[in-house]
Amino acid sequence: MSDDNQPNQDDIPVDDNHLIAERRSKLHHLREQAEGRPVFPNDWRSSDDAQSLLDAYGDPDQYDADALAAIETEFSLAGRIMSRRIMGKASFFDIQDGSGARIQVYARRDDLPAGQYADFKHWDIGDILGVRGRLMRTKTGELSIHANQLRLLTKSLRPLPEKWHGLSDQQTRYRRRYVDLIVNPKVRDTFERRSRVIRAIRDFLDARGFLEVETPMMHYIPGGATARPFVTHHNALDLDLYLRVAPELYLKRLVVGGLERVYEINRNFRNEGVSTRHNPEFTMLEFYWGHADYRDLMNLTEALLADIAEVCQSGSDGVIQYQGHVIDLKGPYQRQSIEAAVVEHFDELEVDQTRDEARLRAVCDGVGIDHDPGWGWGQLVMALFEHAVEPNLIQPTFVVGYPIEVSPLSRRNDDDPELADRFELFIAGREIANGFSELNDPEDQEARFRAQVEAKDAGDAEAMHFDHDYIRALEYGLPPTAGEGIGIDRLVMLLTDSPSIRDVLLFPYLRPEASSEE
RNA sequence: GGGCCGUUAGCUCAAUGGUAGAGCAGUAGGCUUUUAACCUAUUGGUUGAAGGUUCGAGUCCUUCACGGCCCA
Repeated sequence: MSDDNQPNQDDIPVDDNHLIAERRSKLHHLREQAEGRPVFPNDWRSSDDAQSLLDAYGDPDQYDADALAAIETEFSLAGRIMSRRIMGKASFFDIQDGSGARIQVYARRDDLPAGQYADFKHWDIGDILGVRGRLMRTKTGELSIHANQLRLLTKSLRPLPEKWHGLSDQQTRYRRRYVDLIVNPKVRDTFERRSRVIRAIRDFLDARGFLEVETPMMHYIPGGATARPFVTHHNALDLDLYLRVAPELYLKRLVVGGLERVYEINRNFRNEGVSTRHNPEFTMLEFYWGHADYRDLMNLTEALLADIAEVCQSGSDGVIQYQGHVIDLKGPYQRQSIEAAVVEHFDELEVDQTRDEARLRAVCDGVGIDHDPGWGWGQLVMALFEHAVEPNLIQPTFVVGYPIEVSPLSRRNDDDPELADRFELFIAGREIANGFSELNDPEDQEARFRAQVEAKDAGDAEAMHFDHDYIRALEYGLPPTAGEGIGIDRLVMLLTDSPSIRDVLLFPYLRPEASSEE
């Protein structure tokens, strides 16, 4: 804790920005005038906030100018000056407070304690004030506070962006999210909605008997997804650890332990590129449901998304707008097998050719898709699917019939051993959810881990490691279980009509600024 | 990783290879119901960084940094 009345006396502000220098000199002046009172006080307590006053008294039909004048109660609030209109011995200014709303204040010299109005005229946009006064309605009908007391609570040293155009430079918006939040109301709205979405998910799952748990973020053995992990190091143990790419294997250990309905909402870390759809750390919901299968998951997912859409935008009846698309999140969603979808999109591929590797390679070549000689029909079909089908799945669509080759943790289908009991949900051309009946045959799992290790040894950096303890857990017996992951960031993008993942992360990853100064 | 585009005052943006400007914000003055308040005056720049071409570069060329869009 520092005594804010006693700054370093040698501190001569060196700032190339004359606006900051001006404000800094005002702050120094305040310190000189303080006479022992704190320059950054923390004893102002407000009776109200802007939003609640607007809600209660904003309606001009219910409270006209006379009705407001008859209310003798004094109201107090504290907020940041966002704009000012000074007219000699009286001024109007707008303050924005913690409720996110703005309310106008009318300050007249003769209605304030002596000297206060003169002080006020030297305060700046961005400063945080305490305001007390009675309510009034202006000539033009705006609810305002007629101040009889003003107090500077926090001096702001940096100018806010321009009042009309605001802050639009994307880089600055992401790097200085605090400024973005002050001046762009939409940003606050997006993150309030994000919070509501996550709460709705918790409510939905809690109501169905799921238990929220937390599993390790630092793994000895990364697993649960095919992705490159970040590596970190534990000094005392002299041990490399991996930031988790997925919590899956731990959550299933809990199902072995009898916690048959569990979920976790937390961060995963994947060491891959950064784009409008990828951030190195991102938030996933994963949940596991004993004695259920992937079909049960699809039904549950439809109910969950309809529920969330309503919470996020009440009265929308499950219909949302995303980047110009009208999307209906009410179930039931269309369900389609991968092989059927690919055949539908490629005229040169017949129904009985979807497992013909040579034919698939020819089709890939025809549309310029690179393919690896080690790929079986499963990976080839997936490549075609991702290339031609995925971007066109605008309305919610469950895609099923995934090749076992690309589903190392899924249960094998009873009727077709080359397929997994798995689905992915696509909305607006993007994968939103991935769910499957879990593989609970320990010997099959062991064989599949071996295959992954071989792939890793052959140079696949994303292939999984062999997790002996996970096999041991399965050997105790994992009940028949269904498990699903939903990417929260992508879901929130959808529900807030945000084109970039950076718009739904408060502090998205950006490369460090070139200069550490400024 | 590749292609294209961008980076000019605190913010939003101008500027044929020929004196770097405007609006807002700031400062000073005026104005006691304004609301993008208004009126008068005025401060503010290493044009992202480093090289190069040129009599002369914000503008053309090269490299780099950061970002945006598209592609892998």
